[in-house]
Amino acid sequence: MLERAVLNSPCATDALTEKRCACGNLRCILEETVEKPHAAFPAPFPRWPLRRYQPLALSLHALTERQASKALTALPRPGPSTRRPVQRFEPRALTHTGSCLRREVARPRERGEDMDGCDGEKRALAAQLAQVLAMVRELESRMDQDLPAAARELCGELASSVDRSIRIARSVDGCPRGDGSQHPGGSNAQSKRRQVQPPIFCFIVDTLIEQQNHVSDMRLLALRSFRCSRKGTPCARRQDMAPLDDGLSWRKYGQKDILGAKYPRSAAHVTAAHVTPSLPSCYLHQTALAGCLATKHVQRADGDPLLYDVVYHGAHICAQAAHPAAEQLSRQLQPGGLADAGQEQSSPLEPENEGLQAGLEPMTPYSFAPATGAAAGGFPLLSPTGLEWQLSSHTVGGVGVGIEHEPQFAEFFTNSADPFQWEYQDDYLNLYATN
DNA sequence: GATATTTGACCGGA
DNA sequence: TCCGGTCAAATATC
Repeated sequence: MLERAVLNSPCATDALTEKRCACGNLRCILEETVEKPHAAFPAPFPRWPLRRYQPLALSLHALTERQASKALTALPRPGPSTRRPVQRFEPRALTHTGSCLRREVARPRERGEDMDGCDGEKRALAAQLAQVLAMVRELESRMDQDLPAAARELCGELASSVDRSIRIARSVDGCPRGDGSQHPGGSNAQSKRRQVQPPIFCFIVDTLIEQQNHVSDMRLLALRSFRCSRKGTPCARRQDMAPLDDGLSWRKYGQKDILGAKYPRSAAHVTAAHVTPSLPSCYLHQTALAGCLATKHVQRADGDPLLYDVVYHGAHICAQAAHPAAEQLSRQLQPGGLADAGQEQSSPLEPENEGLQAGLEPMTPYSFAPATGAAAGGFPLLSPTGLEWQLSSHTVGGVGVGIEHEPQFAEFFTNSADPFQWEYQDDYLNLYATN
């Protein structure tokens, strides 16, 4: 009942924060866990948030302690300074590489996070992580008190700190330039683009995956983020440092200044490369409209120019929809199958999750891949239902994920073309199978 | 020449 | 009437 109430409440929508940090999941989970329930249901479930985020705090404690230890170990011993030239990363304009939209992003330097070479970055990383650890410990101590406001504030600080850590980790040598900016000496930004994953983010993901006992809580958190943002259109929402390539080819078809927003909002269709590749270019636009319903809106966040709000609308009806997993899911969604999951009369979920029935609506087409696609092992498999637990251990730089979805569950999956949904879908099926 | 982006106009919903 | 999404011709890039 609780989850149902949350999902059906307008507050659930409002509580889905607009800004998601580079560490993505952690921040989102914290914010939603702490703020949403209290805002929506202060009376019936006064202690619900504490019960919910305590496992998360424990998880954070473990992972930050380990990661901080790693980072501190990696610090160079005191000795002669080995200064390295500070790399300057200038913001770049929206460009297209190949057939994929790619947003170049300003690097930490412009945000005043000047790093004194790799060592300096490591030091900063260690300091940030140590701070995270301290805050998490404090959070734990507060678990015994009924101080939701204080906990909320602390969680906010924690999120910010983790966010900064992620940014720093990204800037460390060996981490990807999520913006696609090339490394010094490189002559071709695209060819030289590296796919090494941010250590801290990978670590976080790995740690979370290891802690299977928290899956249930996190799955609920993810489910709670479901909401609708556009009438009758399944959509997904993602925010991260930049709208990284999601494995599909997008063509920008419009840009619009949004009232009250600093930055314009761009819109893109899936290009014919994923629809009908043989058609002449003059039909690309029309074909994309008629063939694949998926669109993507990208807007730079007002508060943080390094953050982009990427909203996916519509289901993919591309060639990729022929993926075997889609067929499997389609079978599962036959009458009497999972397609009924959204019906009140059918309840594959256990009592605790009973309320989710009302909220389990069609999932969104979910594009999520690095420039090189899944084959490169470099993108996050973020599941709308369990955004933290179905992450692969390989991720692109910081990813925050929220989900918006609306009712055509079966239709979406049958027509879905996103190559990265399959793991999610399988897991989604397991979700029901195990409940 | 093929492909992608830009941008003013148009359209629909609130 | 306003606002945001989309269209489509013009333009830019490779």
